[in-house]
Amino acid sequence: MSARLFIGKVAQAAGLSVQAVRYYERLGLLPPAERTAGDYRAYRPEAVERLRFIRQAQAAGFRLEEIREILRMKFAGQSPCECVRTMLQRKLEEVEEQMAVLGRFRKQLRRTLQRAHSLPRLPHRASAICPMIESMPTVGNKGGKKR
Amino acid sequence: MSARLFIGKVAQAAGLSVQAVRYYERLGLLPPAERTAGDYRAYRPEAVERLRFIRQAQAAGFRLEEIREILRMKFAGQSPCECVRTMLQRKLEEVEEQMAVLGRFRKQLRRTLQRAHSLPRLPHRASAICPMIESMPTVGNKGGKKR
DNA sequence: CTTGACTCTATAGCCAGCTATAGGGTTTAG
DNA sequence: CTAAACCCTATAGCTGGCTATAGAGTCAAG
Repeated sequence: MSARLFIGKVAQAAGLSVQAVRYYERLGLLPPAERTAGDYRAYRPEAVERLRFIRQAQAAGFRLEEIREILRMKFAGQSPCECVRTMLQRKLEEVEEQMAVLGRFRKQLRRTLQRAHSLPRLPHRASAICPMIESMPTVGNKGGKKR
Repeated sequence: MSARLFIGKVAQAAGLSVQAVRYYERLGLLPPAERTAGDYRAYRPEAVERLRFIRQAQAAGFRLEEIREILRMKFAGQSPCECVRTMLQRKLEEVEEQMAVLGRFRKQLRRTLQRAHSLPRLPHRASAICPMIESMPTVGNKGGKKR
């Protein structure tokens, strides 16, 4: 009779797990769903679109919190597009920074591997643990945490 | 009288926090330290070298578990160098894979931003949430988790 | 002997984005 | 009416590398 879907269906249609959908609701990415008499979540088909949007935005590199903001703006009646453009721009800069770091690291690895051939294959001195790694200069903190 | 250092000193000398040092011991990256009568850890100066090695290996992209294996091999009397070379090689491949993913993502972002100029600045249709993001094809799962 | 800096263990929490489990209740086809 | 398949909440756990806290004990200078 009704065109409502239970959570398993919407999840499957959007390519997500049931738990993920509930999780998104808890985080505020989905409005609280209507419920059946037995307390089942009952979704309109549009919910699938929204979930797909979330997936795409995730694939585009946005975090759930950012996605929530975009959606919130949309429902506050503003066009999120201007803001999304700004966010995409920022994301682009982040990606480029990350690539730069990785590039430096790769260079490092290559040089170390090349040098491996010429390293003395010494009997171990007690203090040296591994000349190969010890010969690597320290590269900027990839974890990105303060120390 | 003795040339032993307490944990605060070794941590400082190696550029780590006290908790990090204890954490490494728990994970097996450091042998259990000797103790004073009052149960303080008492380190020989060599411990600082070991901690510095751990930092360098971390900066080189190894995870603590991998570092533990390298150290374990060392203390099993084998040269870890051969194995380290293999690990570095593998790490290099991982880095290249990551860079490839990021590169695709960057291309994506650039195209989307370019297209943003030509997108219809429509009044919102109810179903469309954000044409800018909806126009992006899905890029392979960056989180790397199974779904 | 006091005092302040240091250390000890154990436990909980953080980040993100979920997954897994327990212990129940609901829906619906046959 | 039964039984399988589904759903509910709440809670705990995972990944990695720590940090933070509580409550207690120790060390060393003066």
